[in-house]
Amino acid sequence: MKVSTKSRYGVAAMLDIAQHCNDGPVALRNVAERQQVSEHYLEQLMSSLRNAGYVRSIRGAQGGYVLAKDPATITVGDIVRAMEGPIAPVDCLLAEKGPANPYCGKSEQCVRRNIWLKMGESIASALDSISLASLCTDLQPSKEVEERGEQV
Amino acid sequence: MKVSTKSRYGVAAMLDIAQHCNDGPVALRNVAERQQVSEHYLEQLMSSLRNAGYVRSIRGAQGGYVLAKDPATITVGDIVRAMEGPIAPVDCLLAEKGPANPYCGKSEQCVRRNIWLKMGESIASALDSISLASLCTDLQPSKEVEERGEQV
DNA sequence: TCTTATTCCGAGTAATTTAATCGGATTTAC
DNA sequence: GTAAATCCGATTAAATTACTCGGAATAAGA
Repeated sequence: MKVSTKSRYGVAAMLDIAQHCNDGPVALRNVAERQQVSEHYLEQLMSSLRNAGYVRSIRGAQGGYVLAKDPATITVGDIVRAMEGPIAPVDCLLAEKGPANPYCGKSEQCVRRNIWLKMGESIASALDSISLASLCTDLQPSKEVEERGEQV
Repeated sequence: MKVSTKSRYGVAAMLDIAQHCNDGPVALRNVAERQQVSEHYLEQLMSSLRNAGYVRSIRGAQGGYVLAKDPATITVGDIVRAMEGPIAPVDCLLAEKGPANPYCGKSEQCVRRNIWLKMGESIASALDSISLASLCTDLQPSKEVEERGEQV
């Protein structure tokens, strides 16, 4: 029940890019340095985020990544789904309901299925309620402190 | 972000025991058969549940497991925690807050930590809201149908 | 007392998933 | 032309999960 590094690094990278978007495209090398993660590994993650339409990449020298959407419209849930696929604590939630379901076939009557359904919904609702934009404003105060040269 | 088989089987076993508690101690052999899981594997899970105080075991022939508490006071969250430890999507939530935290040291000021904190809290709240007793009553209607000989 | 049914326990292993790593191709600013 | 980037696919290493196995201890019932 841990969140994978994909999701954690993905969120960290998106937040990093959002924070530095005023200085032009953000190169992965810098993200990797600031967030202390492997640049090569980040590459993989970014390709998922790009395919999902959350960032746009600019190749070549001075290139990098920029947000492809308003940060207010990108949620942590979106990022997690881009990194890991649908939020579903058990596989039977993904199969279509009814007799075709290869798992138990009982679909929504299954009380155990409903446990994990509820769990998944509450995770999604929590993560979807957090936008990149809100994370950036939460980060703002400490950034000001930092600019004054104080220790964080 | 999948739930482990430990948690799934653990919940299934507890529910099975709760349902069959009127017929005396419930042997794992029967649970394993009904739930279609390895008896040996279940053994391991039951020892966690016993140590956590949710079931009591009776050894020897005609032995088995019985609930150690009122099913209304046992939640799915309790079972999951017994199987997997604290519900914490990231490890830094487990470390004590403040400078001693070996992860980022920033404790509650860390915006990313707060994401996963919120996620963990919403999982816990969802799972803690479901008691074994409520699952049993949800299961009741289909049981009646079953007893009338209808197909479930 | 013997047999059988059961829990208990710890060690070992197989399978899967996660988390990277690596090498090189492609693109573009300067 | 060169350096700084992204892009892409393959491979590998590490960790976790999901079991399996063998046998000891316990207790009921004949």
